[in-house]
Amino acid sequence: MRLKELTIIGQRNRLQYIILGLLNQQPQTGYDLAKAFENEIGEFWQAQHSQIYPLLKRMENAGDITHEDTVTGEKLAKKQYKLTPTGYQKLVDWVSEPSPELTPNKDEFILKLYFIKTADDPRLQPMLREQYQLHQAQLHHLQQRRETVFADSTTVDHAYGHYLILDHAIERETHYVEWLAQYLNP
Amino acid sequence: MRLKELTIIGQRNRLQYIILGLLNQQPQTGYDLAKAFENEIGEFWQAQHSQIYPLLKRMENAGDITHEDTVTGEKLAKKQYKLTPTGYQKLVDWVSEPSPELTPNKDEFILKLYFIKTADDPRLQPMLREQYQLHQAQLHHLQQRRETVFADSTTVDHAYGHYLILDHAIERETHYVEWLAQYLNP
DNA sequence: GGCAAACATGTAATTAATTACATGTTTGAA
DNA sequence: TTCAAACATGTAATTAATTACATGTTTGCC
Repeated sequence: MRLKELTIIGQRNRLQYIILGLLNQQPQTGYDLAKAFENEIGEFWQAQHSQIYPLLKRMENAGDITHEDTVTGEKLAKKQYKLTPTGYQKLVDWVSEPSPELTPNKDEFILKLYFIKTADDPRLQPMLREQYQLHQAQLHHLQQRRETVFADSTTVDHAYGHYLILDHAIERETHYVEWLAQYLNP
Repeated sequence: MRLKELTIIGQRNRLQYIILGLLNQQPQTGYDLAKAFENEIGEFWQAQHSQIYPLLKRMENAGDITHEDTVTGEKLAKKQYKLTPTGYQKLVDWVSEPSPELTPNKDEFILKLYFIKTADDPRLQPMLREQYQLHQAQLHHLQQRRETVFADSTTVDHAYGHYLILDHAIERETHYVEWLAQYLNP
């Protein structure tokens, strides 16, 4: 008789697919994954190590990934995770499957705007100015990332999706800034 | 000696401020609030009644709102909630306070794109087409909402923020659709 | 050699949010 | 008059995610 074991992963857990995708690029540790969420995909998704480590265990339990124990130096233990065929198939299925939902865009500034009733509310212009600076800074940051990541133009060819989403984010911020400018007083 | 009572509301609970803002527009019931999240602000924030009712209790406990019991017909009980001065001040403070954080945009399609490595991946074009249709539909929906909500041009004057965020959402969808079109094969 | 930053892995507590469960009333149309 | 849709209010269970707690190793610079 076996112990009760429940490894069913909730229905809308997107983080697991991102992890599958990252492990498909190359086997790596939980620590490496956590760093990836601060760097290359940090603009698009965030996850802390405290969410990653338990999820890796669940995913291994579900048979989607496996790990190999390694040691750096004398005794620093590492767990190098990689996809199983099942995990790879799960990733392929996820990417292929439709994404028919619109993303709820939970922008706090937009929410606050809703409660500004008139164009002459004294809070409006400072709010617009603050957001203008914020999104301008983000735009510059994204443009610089594109320059560094895709400095070598051939990089686009084998990281096309990454290029597309950076391009998309840059377009989005460009128009956000333009939209704000339109309502900013000189 | 009093019982332990803990009414501190967690630090990033934005829903409470939306409720304060809605109750400031007019006193209403939890049911009315839940409907508002399906209609006028549904494009910008969502909340189910199962989240609203307990929160209303916590907010009343915290002294931000009060309710009045009414009865419709013979015995259908309703709780009409309204702001206290404390609650009103909390709303004003929230709107006035800076919003210096960028919203993480957790768009599943964008995530999937990241794992498309080459421009000739056969999944790319269908994905772009699907999103094109989705965002085109959303754009039309938003445009129609603007026409109905702001049919009377004087409405803009006393619901300026609402006008701005609808305008912003329309701009965003317009450029999203344009961006997709740019990468769609004919 | 000392020391800080980065490497590396975990758990606990709490909050936000969704889905499902649960119950009853009123309105309005067929 | 019957019946469905809308009105109205709750709780329970579960999941996703963040913050805080907790511990130890290695690298590289001064």
